[in-house]
Amino acid sequence: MNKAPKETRVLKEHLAKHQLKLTHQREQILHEFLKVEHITAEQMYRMLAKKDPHIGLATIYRTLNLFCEAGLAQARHFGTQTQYDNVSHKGHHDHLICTGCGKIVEFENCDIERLQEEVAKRNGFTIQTHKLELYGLCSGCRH
Amino acid sequence: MNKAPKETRVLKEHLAKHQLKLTHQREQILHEFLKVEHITAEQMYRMLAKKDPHIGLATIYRTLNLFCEAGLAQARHFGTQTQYDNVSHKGHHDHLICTGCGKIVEFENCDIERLQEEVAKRNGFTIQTHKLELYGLCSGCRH
DNA sequence: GGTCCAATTGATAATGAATATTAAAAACTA
DNA sequence: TAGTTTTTAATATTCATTATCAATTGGACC
Repeated sequence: MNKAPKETRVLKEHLAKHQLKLTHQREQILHEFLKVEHITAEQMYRMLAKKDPHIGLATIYRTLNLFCEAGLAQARHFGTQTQYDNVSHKGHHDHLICTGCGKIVEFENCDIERLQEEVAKRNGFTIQTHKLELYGLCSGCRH
Repeated sequence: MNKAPKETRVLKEHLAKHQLKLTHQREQILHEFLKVEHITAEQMYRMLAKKDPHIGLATIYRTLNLFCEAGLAQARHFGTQTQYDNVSHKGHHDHLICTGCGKIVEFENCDIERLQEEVAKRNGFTIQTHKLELYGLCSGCRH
């Protein structure tokens, strides 16, 4: 029903504001990006590899970084790679990560976020974003 | 008064348990590591470069990763480099990071950690460790 | 202390994620 | 549609980290 979601508008505004252009590649990458919760440049590259106009890896990186600047994505260094989180999917991206099987469970907790604000205020900081990762064993791996 | 702190014992136990050896390099790196709160492999390399038995960069990396396995250190990917946090300095290593000037303030908050435990339990996880980073502007950079 | 063998080191090559470069192609603009 | 600027794709480059491997060392056992 809504072919042009909010994110498309946000991107267009950002492009206009910075004299950048709306290209097929940027549209395609955004289209795929909005489907997922988080993705690496490499994964996106493989995802788009089949498409007709081949999109180069460098373009993927540039575009995902552009999304970060536009506020649509958020980069997160995880292991050796960088995950680009889809900000629209969730208010925040906190993770429970199983050190046994690698399973990732996403969660959000208002109480924790309220406490984070408190800590920041006490130290004179204004929070822009945050990263919370809990590492442990899931029920399946605990045995 | 205590020339052999707890961390030395922990390392020796880990080495014994895995049939690994206590070398001069490992002792020296641990000695320096215990002085700091967090350090990169590169910084450690420069720190030890003056010492008589030159320690190679690869050894630094290997040893810091060993410390992580022994539970003495905790790796944290920050920007392009990896910070190795000294676990003994603090119970946990939560950070307030200024996106303006790069300043890092460390803090700990029992309430947040209690809530983390709750979230984990609710999802069937047993927490081993965690990483919490708050990004924002410090008072000096906010103007 | 000396011997033996697996673990470790150092130097360097290799890897791999991310960025820079640049000629060619595409998008806006008039 | 012509002209101007941005963007793309392919490739080279950078830089942090890891792998390789010959030479060395630690330490258990004698």
